Amino acid sequence: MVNYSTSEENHIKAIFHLQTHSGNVSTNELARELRTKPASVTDMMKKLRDKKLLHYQPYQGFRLSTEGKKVALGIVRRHRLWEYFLAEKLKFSWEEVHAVAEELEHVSSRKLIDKLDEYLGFPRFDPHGDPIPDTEGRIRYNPQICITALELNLPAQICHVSDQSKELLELLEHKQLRIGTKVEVKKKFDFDQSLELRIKTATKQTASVMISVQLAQNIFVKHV
Amino acid sequence: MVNYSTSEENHIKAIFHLQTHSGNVSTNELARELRTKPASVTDMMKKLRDKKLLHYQPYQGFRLSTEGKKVALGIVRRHRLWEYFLAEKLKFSWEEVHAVAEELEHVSSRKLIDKLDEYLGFPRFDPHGDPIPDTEGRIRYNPQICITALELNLPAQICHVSDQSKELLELLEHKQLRIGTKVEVKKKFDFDQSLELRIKTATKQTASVMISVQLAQNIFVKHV
DNA sequence: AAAATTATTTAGACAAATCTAAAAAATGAG
DNA sequence: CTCATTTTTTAGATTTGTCTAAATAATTTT
Repeated sequence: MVNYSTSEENHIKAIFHLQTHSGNVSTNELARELRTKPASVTDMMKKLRDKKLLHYQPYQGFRLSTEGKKVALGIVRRHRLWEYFLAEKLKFSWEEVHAVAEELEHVSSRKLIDKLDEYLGFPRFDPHGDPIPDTEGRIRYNPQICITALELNLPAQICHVSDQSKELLELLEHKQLRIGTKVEVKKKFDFDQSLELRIKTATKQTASVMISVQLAQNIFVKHV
Repeated sequence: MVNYSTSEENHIKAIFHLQTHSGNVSTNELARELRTKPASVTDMMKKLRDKKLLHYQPYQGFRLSTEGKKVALGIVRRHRLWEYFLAEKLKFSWEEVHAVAEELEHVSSRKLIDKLDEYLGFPRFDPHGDPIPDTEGRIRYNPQICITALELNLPAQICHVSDQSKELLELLEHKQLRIGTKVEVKKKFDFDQSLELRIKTATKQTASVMISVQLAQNIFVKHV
């Protein structure tokens, strides 16, 4: 197992994130993401290409190799486990977590991370709802679950409604619940199994919403 | 609050540790400690002198300034808190703890360390028994305590016996308990308040020793 | 399709941290 | 006290990661 410098790791991680959206990643795109200059990116790309971490032909953009992806997943795993630790154990707020994890993720002891994982109880999602890769770099993707089965306070996103009738959609619309809406269950009322949700609207405002069990049974979410 | 590079921090820390023993620290001494070359040390000393972290006249060795000591204590605090975390929470063994803490100590977020400190319950000693400086860099030195009051499994060292009679010394000698002997209390028996100790002899072997409450009340220790 | 614009790469420079080899200063042995 | 030895510093080179400015390639506009 080879070790990479902080700068190399940051480049690999950035390509990993950008490449999920578009296909190949361009020089300018990467330079913008890393707040560096295109010339510096080209230099680094040559080095990472020589180390067989990515595919790169001049003027063609970059794409991680299989090995490069493996390295990237290791970095992502470290980052997200630290985020979980910071939020869950040290009581950092969601916003603060990222910057500190950026530093901690470069500490390279494999044993440290595996023991941290164990200590945290093998969490599957970080505080932002992003999945945490396992020891082998596998991401255990979120299965769709009914919102009635969603754990309290776990960030999720509406991804499916099973009934597409006019009546249901009218109700959803009224409550500002749409595919893609970010949602957490804040409370479950045993009396009528209604749910209190906290949603984040497209305009980034949060709001409280009550939904009946009849509605809830038709809403499916996945962890964000 | 300024940030220092990993290399600068390692130099400051090494001087801090060496200077407690001898007075001024010499170039060769420091180079040996850091597994680097004397020429490299000289270069770094000039830089740290310019940053007012230490006093350095060519050929005269180095000594940390007040500011330098403050920085060193910050690094030591981080190192020892991480050691405590690794041993206590992640169940690393004593030997493994140091190397990983060497990496973690350079993560610079002040808030991270203070929250970690709080999470750990403001421990005063790391797993090796070394004191952990507080937020202000103060080291709270070990008061002498009677071995009957020593927490289980906390490494300590015999520093005083209150009764100096021939009878007591004979017994201590027989049990290989001397001033300076490293000792931990492994078990306290409620029935007769006798203690089971684990001691490390001068020849670095460990042994189990049982002592009565009468004897224990005369043995004073401090955290190592 | 040529010109203009944009993106990318190359060339050369720089700072940080290290090294080797050589010079200079301090120390210590006779 | 002088000469040999040891310690420390200086001088100059190297590596890594970055930059600016200029050159080149690709893309878009007219």
